[in-house]
Parts: sequence; C-alpha cells; structure tokens
Amino acid sequence: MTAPGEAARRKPARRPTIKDIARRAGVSESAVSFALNDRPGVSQDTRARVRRVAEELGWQANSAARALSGERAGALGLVLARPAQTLGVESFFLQLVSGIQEVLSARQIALLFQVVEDLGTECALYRRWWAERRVDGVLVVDPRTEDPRPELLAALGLPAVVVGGPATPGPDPSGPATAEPTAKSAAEPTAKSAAESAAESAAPAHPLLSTVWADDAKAMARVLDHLYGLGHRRIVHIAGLPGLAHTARRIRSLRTEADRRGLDHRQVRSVTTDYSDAEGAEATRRLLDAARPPTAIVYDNDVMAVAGASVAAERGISVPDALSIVAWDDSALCRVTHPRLTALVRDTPGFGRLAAQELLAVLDGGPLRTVQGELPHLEARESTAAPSPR
Amino acid sequence: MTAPGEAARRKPARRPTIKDIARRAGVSESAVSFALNDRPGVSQDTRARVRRVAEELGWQANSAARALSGERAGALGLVLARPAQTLGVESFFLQLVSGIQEVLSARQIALLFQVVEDLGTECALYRRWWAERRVDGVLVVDPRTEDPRPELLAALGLPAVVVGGPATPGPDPSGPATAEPTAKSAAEPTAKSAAESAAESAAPAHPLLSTVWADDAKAMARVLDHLYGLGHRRIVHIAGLPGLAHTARRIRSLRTEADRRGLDHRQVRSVTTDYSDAEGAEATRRLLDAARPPTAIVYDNDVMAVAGASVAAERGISVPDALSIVAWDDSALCRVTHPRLTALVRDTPGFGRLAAQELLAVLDGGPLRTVQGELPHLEARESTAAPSPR
DNA sequence: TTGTAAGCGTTATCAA
DNA sequence: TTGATAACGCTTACAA
Repeated sequence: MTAPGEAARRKPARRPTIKDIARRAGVSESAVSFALNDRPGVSQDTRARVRRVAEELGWQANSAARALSGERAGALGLVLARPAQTLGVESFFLQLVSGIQEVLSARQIALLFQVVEDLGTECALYRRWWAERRVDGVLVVDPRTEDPRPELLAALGLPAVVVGGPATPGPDPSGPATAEPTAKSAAEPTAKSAAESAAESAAPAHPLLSTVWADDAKAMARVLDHLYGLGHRRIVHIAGLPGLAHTARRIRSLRTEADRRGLDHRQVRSVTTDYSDAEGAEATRRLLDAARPPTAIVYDNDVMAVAGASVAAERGISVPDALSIVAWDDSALCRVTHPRLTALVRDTPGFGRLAAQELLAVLDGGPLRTVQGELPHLEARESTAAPSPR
Repeated sequence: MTAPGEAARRKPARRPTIKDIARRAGVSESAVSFALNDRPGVSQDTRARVRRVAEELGWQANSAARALSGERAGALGLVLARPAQTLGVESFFLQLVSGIQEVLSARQIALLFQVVEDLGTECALYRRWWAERRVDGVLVVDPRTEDPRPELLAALGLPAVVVGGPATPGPDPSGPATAEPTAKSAAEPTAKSAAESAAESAAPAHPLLSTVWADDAKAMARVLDHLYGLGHRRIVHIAGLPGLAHTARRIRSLRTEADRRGLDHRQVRSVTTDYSDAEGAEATRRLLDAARPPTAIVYDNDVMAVAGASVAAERGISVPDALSIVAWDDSALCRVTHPRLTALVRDTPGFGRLAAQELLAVLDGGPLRTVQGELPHLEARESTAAPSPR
C-alpha cells in the first residue's frame, strides 16, 4: 500500500485505460475494444493477449466513457416514494433490493436507489435521470390504482418494469375496489363473480410497461380458506394504503371470496390504513370495541399485525382463543411475539431477482410481458385457531 | 404525451444537448457551458438568454459526458455488507439513506446503493467503482475494529467518510475490548479509569479517512445512569456483532462505568450476538436461567429487545417488575410491545445528513475530520423500573 | 485480421 | 466577452 494519509489522498493511483492496454499488447485501441467486448474481428491470439494484459493492469471500462459512446449507462434506477416517517420497520425493500442486485451485479450493472417524499418528486426524478442519461431503465415499485408513472416513462422512452403491478388495470366493470376508510363505516356490497375476478387477474398486463407481480387474489383466497376452514365467519382485513394496486386487489379478492361463501359484507370486510403501527393499533381497537367484533383479523403487513396483537393483549383478549391473527408478509417480528404469528410468506429476494431479470430482458429488446411471481404460502403458527364458541 | 405503447418505446424523445442550446441561443457551445456553470467569461445578457433556452428545452447535463470531461461522476456509493438473511427488520439503514439523500438530491448527486454478502465483496466493489470511475466517493458503514477498508480506499485515492466510526482506533493500551461470546463465560476484568476512556473517545480520528460518529460511550453511560439510579446492580448488555467498532466502544464503556461505580464484572457485563432475534432470545434465556439472573438487560438493537421481552413473557417473568429492558435504537417495534420498551433514541436521518455533508466537504477538498453526531437520549417507557427487592 | 478516425456531450484552453 | 478546438475513454464505421 502507498503512504497513508494526505499523500494517498493527493496522488490517487492512475486508472489504466484502453490505450495503456493497446500499447502494452502492441495492438490498436480498437483491437482492444473488440477483444474485450467479445466481438469478432480479432484473432484468438490477440484476444487472449489483450485479455491477459487487461487483467494484469486491473482494467475496468470507464463507465462514463462507455455510456457516452455506447448507449448504455450501465445503471438502473429504483425510487422509493415514502414520507421519511413512514420508513418504518420494513424488511421488504432491503430484501427486494438485495434480490435485484444479485442479478445486476453479475452483469456489472449498478443500481441507483433513491428515497423521495412523494410521487411528484419521483416523476421529476425520472425525468432528470432520463435527461441526464443516468440510467438505462427503472424499476417502478408501489404501483397505484391511478398511476401517472407508466405513461410518463413510456413517453420518455425510458424502459421500465412495474414491480408488484399491474399499476393501472383496465376499467373495472364494477367500479374501483373500495374499502371503508378507518374513520367511516359500511361499504355498499358490490358483488362480482369469482370467475370475473379470476379473469381479471389472469390478464393484468399493463399496455405500456412490463410487469412482475404476485397473485394477491389467490393469496387472499388461501388466507380465507385457512380461516374459514377453522370456522371463522367474522373476518376483517386491515389493509394498507388505499391507493396501492395490490391493496385494491386484496380488497377485491376478499369480497369475492366472501361472496363465494355467502358471507355478509358487514362480517367480512376491509378497512384501509397507512401501514403504520399506530393506525393498525387504532383500527384494531375500534374493531374489538364493536358490538360483534371479528374473530379473525388479517393485517396487510407485519408491523400492524404485531401492533394488533399488542392491542389484544392490552384488552385481555386471548390470541388465538378469542381472536385469530394473520400477518401478510413474514419477518422476524412475527416470530418474536407471543404467540408467534401465522403469516403469509413470500420469497421477496426472489421477486427482486425476477423483476431485475425482466427489466434486463426489456433492455435487450424483449417484448412487453406480464410475469407472475411465486404464490405466497401461508405459514400457520400459533396465532390462528378455531374461534371459541359463543 | 406521445402515442402509447410500442411507438413510444421505439422512438424515444431526443434529449437536448448543449449544442441545441447554442444553436437556439445563437452562441457557441463553450459560452453555453460557461453560462450554465456559473463561470465568468460571459455577459449577463448572454447568460440569461442561455439559461432561458436551457429551461425551455428541459436540458440537463448528460452525466456521462460531464463525468468524462470533468472529474466528477456525480454519484456517491454506499455498500451494505450483509448476508441476505440478516437483512432483517432494520429501519436504521433506510432512514440513514433517506437522510443522506436529502443532502445529495439538493446537489443533484446520485447514490449508488449496493447490498453485498461480505466484506471481501465490498472491497472488490470499491475497486471496481474506482476503476470504472463510477463514484466520486463512498460512505463506509458498519466500521469494524479491524477494518481493511480505510486503507484500501486511501490507497485508491477514493474519497470516503466512515459512518459510525472510528473504524480502527489507535492501539488500546489495555488491549482490545472483549466480551464473552454467548457460548463461553467470564471475562478477565481489565480495569481502566474513566478518564482514560473519555480521552480515547474524545480523539478517535482515523488517520486515513474522515469520520462521523456517535458517542456510544456517553450513551452507554446514560443508560447505566438510568438503571443504576433505579437501583439495578446486575446488568447485562446483550451486544451485537463483536467485530463492529461501536460494539467494542459500548462494551468498553460498560466496563468503565461498572468500574467507576465499583460494580463487579461478573454482575455487569456484555455478551455478543449476531443481532438476530434468535440469538437475542437465546442469550436472554441463558441469562434468565442462571443462578443470579440480571435485573436489567440492555439490548444492542430493537429486534433483540423485543425478542428478549418475549422470552421473559414466556418464562412468566414480569417486565419491568422482575426484569428491566432497554433497547438501543428506537422504532415502532419498541412501541408495539407490552410494556412499551425504554429505548435509546437517535436521529438517524440526521446522522445520514451529517455523513453526506462531510463527504461533500471532503470532495470539495476539505480536511480530514472527525465529526460527532448528536448524542442519543434515553426515552424512558414502561419497561424499566426499580428492581423488585429480593 | 488489423489500424485509422470520427463521434458521443461535456469542460477547459486557447486565440481572436 | 467570445468562439474555435482539443481533450476525456470508449465504440464503431471504414479503410488498409
């Protein structure tokens, strides 16, 4: 190593360029370029020599130069639009990102990750990245029911894949999925056949962008199967943000499943929250204080589920005897509570890998597609059981 | 907007360049460059005109071109070396990143964020980024007691700031801070005066890199003050990974504080873990099963604290009557348990802002410095109280 | 199979 | 105060 401190700082080692390699290998720069990029037009012998020299020198292509001449920036972008406070306890994103990078790092592609306050800032950032040519494409997360992003990205010509989509499904014949907001009450029961819903979820392709998604409808059906099978008839789904596409899908699915079993929409229903422990707890309190409280609650994330379990404990309501609890998404959280929480487990890093692969496929000129991730499975733990007779 | 679908994808809008601006404003390219970069050598009039045209065209500098000619890539890097499984419930990093980006986005600087498996991969990535000229500098997190990164980065001449440092403090006269691993027992009591320790923590500057850090020693002292004041005399610190610099500082501080109060090192001590809920729970079980269990436990993160509280509940040990619990780092987790957990609260986004500012200062040619973040404060909740008499 | 040369969009150095 | 012009490191026609 060089001398420490200031010295090292002032005189950074020079990075080798293609010219250095050319000189050292006794060939032209273009030959080097061809050799290193696996292009025809250079002999096996030369190719090998160039490769060896490059290795010796520890050469790596200058990403700026490559981006400037070739079209590729060698980087993809991912923006997370969340108010700073909402950046709570969420293993989801870190795991998603780690899966994405497993795929990207093998191809030497960098990921620009940015956390912003809101959707407007996110859109502005896409425009900037596009104008700056900073990224070759982006992964769009948290798709919404009304989402301006696909149209913007398509207009810019910035390749993108919607993760968790479809962002804006076609017009819903029965109107948008709605749930009572926490404050209000009662939602008019808009019946729809299971077949209708299934068809919808089978062809959710967004016309503008490729999409990778999980079948929340089927997952919700599994949860319902589990709870209904145990004997539950009063089931409430404490959902996340109402504007998100997957929230809408889950709500719609719950309704479909209720209809299929002839359950009343007053007994089986969804309420929306902001995903925070505070709103999760608040919604739970309201439900438990009602005249006929639910015997089972499904929470849209782990944090709310734990908060809900805590409320039950505070009320002296025993889980699972008097109340069953299911968490959508598993994490350490679900395993440290007492009792441990039954959870819907999905392979989040795997989902990230899928998304990255799909974006790379789009960059390579592949067709727009809709790819479905693995169906989550229900990990039954101690928080769900048959409801106590009353 | 242009026509949707394939059309938009095939014919992406052209990005305006400096040449377009020059043509349209009727000046030379270099005049445009000067005007847009606030350099002297162009009249007020021209400058205004150029600016207006650039605005109209929605021009943004092509980051690759700028990186190629100027020295700057306009991006910083942050690598998180964590085995994928350990990417658990941690709000810390997302919050840190959000703070960092508050500072960077104001200066239009992007952040390359990468999650890797281990330190070796992290170092390889620094080398690659450096060779590719991908980043202008990096933020080094999770500094260790024996850390190869500062030397590597200094040798490469890649500007960096250690976040949470100092990474490798000067040789400790009393030997490295050690704690009994969970499996073993007893550590030889290596006494050291409080003054000595204070001096050490007052001048932790790493000779190679700038550092922003939090005074874990003082924070630990605060925790001890709290618990000792309540009457606790048997206090165990369930620490995180033994190799991390801040773990060492906390362990050392605990010992110093014990000595200062004449407490036995068998009664007040640290054990190390991997931060996981599993090891946190396991360590807690071991402690509670001992002949003379501690009356208070300090956990190095929120997940372990919650896991520990859960173990206590499982054992029928009442918190805080029979056991007091403190969590290092607050989060929603600490507020959803029953009782809510007393926690050491710090401003993580603020810490991120500080780190980003410091790195920018280094990039601007500022001197190597050691900057101290805000001291965490203890948020006393229901999990700490006077120990029950026995 | 090889080398020469133009170009990518900036910044920076010169003369004018 | 301006406008050519040469880098920066790479890719890629095109010519030898």
